[in-house]
Parts: sequence; C-alpha cells; structure tokens
Amino acid sequence: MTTNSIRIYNTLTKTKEPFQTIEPDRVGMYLCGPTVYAEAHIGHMVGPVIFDTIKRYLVYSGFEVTWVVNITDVDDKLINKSREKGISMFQLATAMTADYLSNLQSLGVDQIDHLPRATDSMDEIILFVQELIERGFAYVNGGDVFFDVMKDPQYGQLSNRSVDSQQGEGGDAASRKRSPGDFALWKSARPDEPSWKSPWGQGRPGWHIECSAMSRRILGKTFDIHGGGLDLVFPHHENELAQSRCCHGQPMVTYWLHNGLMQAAEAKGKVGGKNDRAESTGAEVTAQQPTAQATSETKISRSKGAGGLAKLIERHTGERIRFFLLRSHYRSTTIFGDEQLAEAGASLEAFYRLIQRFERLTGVSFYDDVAMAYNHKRKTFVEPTTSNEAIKEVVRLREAFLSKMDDDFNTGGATGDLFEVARCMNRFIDEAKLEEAAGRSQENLGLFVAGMKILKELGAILGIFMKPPKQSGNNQDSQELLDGLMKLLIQVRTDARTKRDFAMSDSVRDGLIAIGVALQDGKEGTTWSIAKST
RNA sequence: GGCUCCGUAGCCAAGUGGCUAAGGCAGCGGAUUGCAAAUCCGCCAUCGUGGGUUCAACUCCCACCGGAGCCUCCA
Repeated sequence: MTTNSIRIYNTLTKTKEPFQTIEPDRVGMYLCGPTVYAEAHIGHMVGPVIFDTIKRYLVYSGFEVTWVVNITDVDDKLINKSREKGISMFQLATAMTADYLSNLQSLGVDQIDHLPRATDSMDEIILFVQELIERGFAYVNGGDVFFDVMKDPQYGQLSNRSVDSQQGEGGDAASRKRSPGDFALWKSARPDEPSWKSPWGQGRPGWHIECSAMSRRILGKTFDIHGGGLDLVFPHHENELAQSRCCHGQPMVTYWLHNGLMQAAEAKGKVGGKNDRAESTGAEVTAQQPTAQATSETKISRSKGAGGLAKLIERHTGERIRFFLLRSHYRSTTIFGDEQLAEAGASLEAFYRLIQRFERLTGVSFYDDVAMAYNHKRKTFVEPTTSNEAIKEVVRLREAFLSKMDDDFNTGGATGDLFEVARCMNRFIDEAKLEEAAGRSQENLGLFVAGMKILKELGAILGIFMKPPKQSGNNQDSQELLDGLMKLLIQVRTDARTKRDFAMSDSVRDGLIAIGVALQDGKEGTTWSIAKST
C-alpha cells in the first residue's frame, strides 16, 4: 500500500482527513463536467484545472488514478437553446462539447481518462432508476419517476439541510411529488422533445441520475474522490449521494471536494461605481441596496453572456490562466479579470527568462532534452550531492513544495516555493559566474541541470513549463526570419556601442521596446525576448 | 428566515496557539550596466473591530461590522 501524507478537505465531514484509498494504490475520481448548451467560461475551468493537478500529484505520489469527467448532453437548457438556434439538441451538444474540450486542451488539462456522455449511458441510467424503484426509494407517477427523500433518513448530510426545509423544484411536476424535496429521476417527454424508451414510457433522465449511473459504470459503487463547484453541493451532489447510497447500501464516495467559484472583476468594478454614485447623491441609507443588486451581476454565468473563454485564452495564453487559477487555493473565491491575469503573466515571465537563460548557457533544451528527464515519481528523487548552498536550498524548497501539496493540494502556497526555486537558480548562476566561460565547469553545469530538473519536476506537478511558452505567430519560417532580423539588429546596436555611439544604440533599443521586444545585455552578448505584458 | 464560507501590507495571496507571518505584482535603496532592461542583495504587515479562554492568539470561543455563496438551473 502506498504510504502517503496527503490530507484532503472533505465537504462531507467538513474537516481535513488523511487520504486513504479504497483499493491499495488506486484512486477513482469523478468531476462533474459541463452541461454543454453554451460556450464555456473561465468558471468551468477551475474544476478541470485543479483536478488535473490533483491527478498529476496523485500519480506523482505513486497512485494509479482513473479520472472521469461527465458531459451532460441532454437537459432542459439544451432543449431550449437548440430550439432557439434552430438546430438539433445533438448538434448543439456536439459543437459545445468540442468548444469545452479545446479550452481544456489550451489550459493543459490532459489527464482525463473518461468523458462519458449522458446520451451514451441511457441503459445504465434506466437500470439505475429501476433498481431504486425496486428498493422502494423511488416511485412512478404518470411517466415520471421521483426519488422519495423521506425514505432516506440521511438525506441532507452533505449540504447540512433538513428535508422539511426543502423548497423543491415547483412547476407542474410539483403536484406529482409526494414531498417537495423529491426530485426527478426520469422525466416524461413532451411530444417534440428528444426522448428515450423506458419502462415508464418515452422520456429522458433527470439531471442527477446520470452522474450516479456513469460513475458506477466506470468507477464502481464506491469510489475515492468526487468533485465539482461549490454551487453543486446542493442539490446536485446531495441527490447523487442519496441515489447511489440508497441503491447500493454503501457510501458513494469517500472524499467530496468542492472548488470555490470565480467572480468577474469587471462586474466588481461596477459595484464600486454604483456605490460611489449613491454616496455622491447623498443616498447613504440605501448604500447596501445597490451592492446587493450588483452582486447578481458579479457572478459569472453563461446566461448573462460571460463566455468568450477562447478569446481570453488568446489574449493571455492557456498557461497564464492555468497559473492564475493555481496561484490561490482551490477552495477560495477568486476574482478574475484582465488585470489579475496580466499580473499572473508578469510573474510567469521570470520563469521563462530563467529557462531561456538556462538554455542559452548550457545549450540544453529545457523542454525536451534527454538531459532534462525529470522525476515522474516522488520516491525516485535522487538528491544532488553538493555543498553548494543555492542547490541545497532548492532541494529544501522541493520538500516544502511537496508538503504544501500534501496539505489539501495547496497549490497557492506551493507556487510561492516555486518562485524561490527560480531565485535560487538565478543566484546560483550569479555566484558560480556561469555567464562567463570560466565559470562553466562540468561540475557547475551539472549542478545547474540538476537544479533546473527540480524546477521541471515541480512544474510538471502543476502542469506548467511542459512546453515553450506560446508566442504569437510561431510558425517555423517566420520564426527563423525573426531570429535572423533580430541577430542583425543586435549586431548593429553592438557595433554602435563599441564605437560608443549611444544615441544610435539606444535608438535601436527604444525602437524595439516600442514594438514589444526587450533586449538583455549580458557578459557575452545581447539576447532578446518578447515582452508580453497584456 | 435557514445553512456555509471569507476579512492578512497599495494590490494579489499562503500560513501558524509561542521562534524572523511564505511568495508574487507595484514601489524604494544598493550591487551590476555607458544608460537601461534582466539578475542578485536589502527595505516595505502586528493579521476587520470589540470582548473572552490561555502562561501565550493573527491562529480557539463569543459579539459586532463588512464581503461572498447556497437554499431554484449554474463549475
């Protein structure tokens, strides 16, 4: 059995618990994916990015992990939206699923093992509903099937709610329910709706049942980790939990994880504006009212048109957005906006510069050189033997980083250690005088590689620094042209500087800065980089 | 009304019952540079307010103020 010191905050118990898997060395985890009726927004990326990172860390820690993300492709919203657009529900679902997946790819989310669709899982869903009816937890009324919450004494344990406080969905279904908190397992179809054949007539599944059915098929009756946004705790996860536990007579999930929600910075700005106006008109008494009003605007929601994730990625790069999400704890509420993302980007640049510096000084490619093969498993780490303080500090920081990850996947704390690793490596370069040929001894270069491999190892856990940062227009030909031109310009400037014609050299440099290219003068010549700061 | 959660420097953000309260952005001082940039070194917080528990609290408890979420579809 894998021994580990991982602790996970469990929504079910509201405490951090030591991580114990059901089966030795294996982990099953399930994340509630999107309802694919509209383009994704950044809020939909929080879960995938953190779970992608969790999987990476668990694999790194020695577990074999199966990660499932479901796609809800049948639902009221899909039906309505497809009608609006005049296309079939399936066409809409296919298009929006593609959008979702391409966004995931941009953010480096590539650890998902299964992406089951609800419409591909009808047999299991129907079977699941049948089993619930047989066990007396569900009842049929007309063509609808409902879960009977009164039959489950533990109902409400996840969200800490009592059954009699339930409002229920209301609508015309309400009259067919035994109690307001009952929820639909199967909904009878209206004539013009997509539907499937079932023992209760043509219809479609309720929202919650698909997750219970699909997770059972792939991960079994009880599995280790189930996640989703905080907003899913009730009713979605509460209902899933109830269905599965009642059907199987055993717990559905050991650890329930919930990520905090995103808030748009633009909308927050609006709040301030409104308040300012309220104050200037002397309406102090109602100062709270506009705030309350505005809060509904700060929330990101697709219905309010907060899409445009693809554009956001284009503007900031996927890695920047990923890093931004990982900078804070996954359970906290995060305010995002261009300014926030730009700041995350500015801090990332320091890593890119270090990596560039490394490649220039060693001739080793950070990303795909065999010399940079790093530890994919925590236990295979071999500590570099050296008395060099900077490298020893990097080793110490690695431990600090890992113990932060052990503590409920504290990526926000861990990124702090990563910055310190970068600083240590720069210090090492300075102290060992690697910028000068004399300093580039076999030993120093070996230590340099060893240190950078640790940066790569830790970056890989977070899913960053896996490939060169995206630059605009990076096709091969234009890249070569660009390199040639820059070489020429740098030569012109260097000649001018040799002749102490600083007016000339500065004019070249300033001109380049104006178009977003930064020069770095070193001991052995000048290098350049694209200064992204958007 | 019920149930959660949060309030740490100009901004973002970790964290802890007692040792110097991480890190980033911005800023300032120094080294380096022809000048810059980059890099390195240094500076920059007593943890919303008021009580309480304790030998000791920013960390636990209570109250208050402020903010967010859920209770209806939402990652």
